[in-house]
Amino acid sequence: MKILPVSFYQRENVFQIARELLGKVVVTKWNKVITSGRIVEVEAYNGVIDKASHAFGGRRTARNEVMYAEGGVAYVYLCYGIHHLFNVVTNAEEEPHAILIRALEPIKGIDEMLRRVGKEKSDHTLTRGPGNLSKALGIFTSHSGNSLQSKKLYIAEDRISFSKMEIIASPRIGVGYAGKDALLPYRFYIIGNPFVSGKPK
DNA sequence: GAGTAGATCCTCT
DNA sequence: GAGGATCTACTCA
Repeated sequence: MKILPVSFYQRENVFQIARELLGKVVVTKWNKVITSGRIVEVEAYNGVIDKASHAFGGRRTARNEVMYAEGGVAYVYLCYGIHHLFNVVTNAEEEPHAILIRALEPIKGIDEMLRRVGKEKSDHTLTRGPGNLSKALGIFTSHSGNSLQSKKLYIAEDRISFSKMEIIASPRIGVGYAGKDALLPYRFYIIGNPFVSGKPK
């Protein structure tokens, strides 16, 4: 497997990147323990013009400063005081685009993930939903700003790619406060995958 | 199966 | 001082 180069992230079309991230593999390696999973669901956040984005209207705070960095770094923040949400920053410096990783299909280190989450056995809830997958992979807000080129946290290319037929675009989840922008089809997922959040089939 | 309340704390106003 | 890019468990049917 090959680590995705920064040129993958540093492109203008965040939706294109989001689609291409489906099927890629997120890998974390903390203290020599590897956990990884294949991306099956993402959401795109389209910079300053997107009401659902933390960077809407050019808002810039200590928390979202990372979004203004050049593409290829992690943006992690705490939601509802409980959940760590893992995002990937894209595009150039000063263009605060980001892609939220919403669901993974576990590949390596499932035992370790179970231990982190406190479960006995593996099921489809292990890495379903952004809060759960961050916990399973051991990603915390302290990793915000980390480069995705590091050996500890990165996204890699796998042989597998999904065809357009298998990818569904739909409105994003949990962004009702964004008004009209909440209806935009900026969420992409693999059709029929049990790890995709929301209603099972 | 569907709907809802509660957890819980950092961040911005 | 309010609220959030969520999740789980519990209720009611």
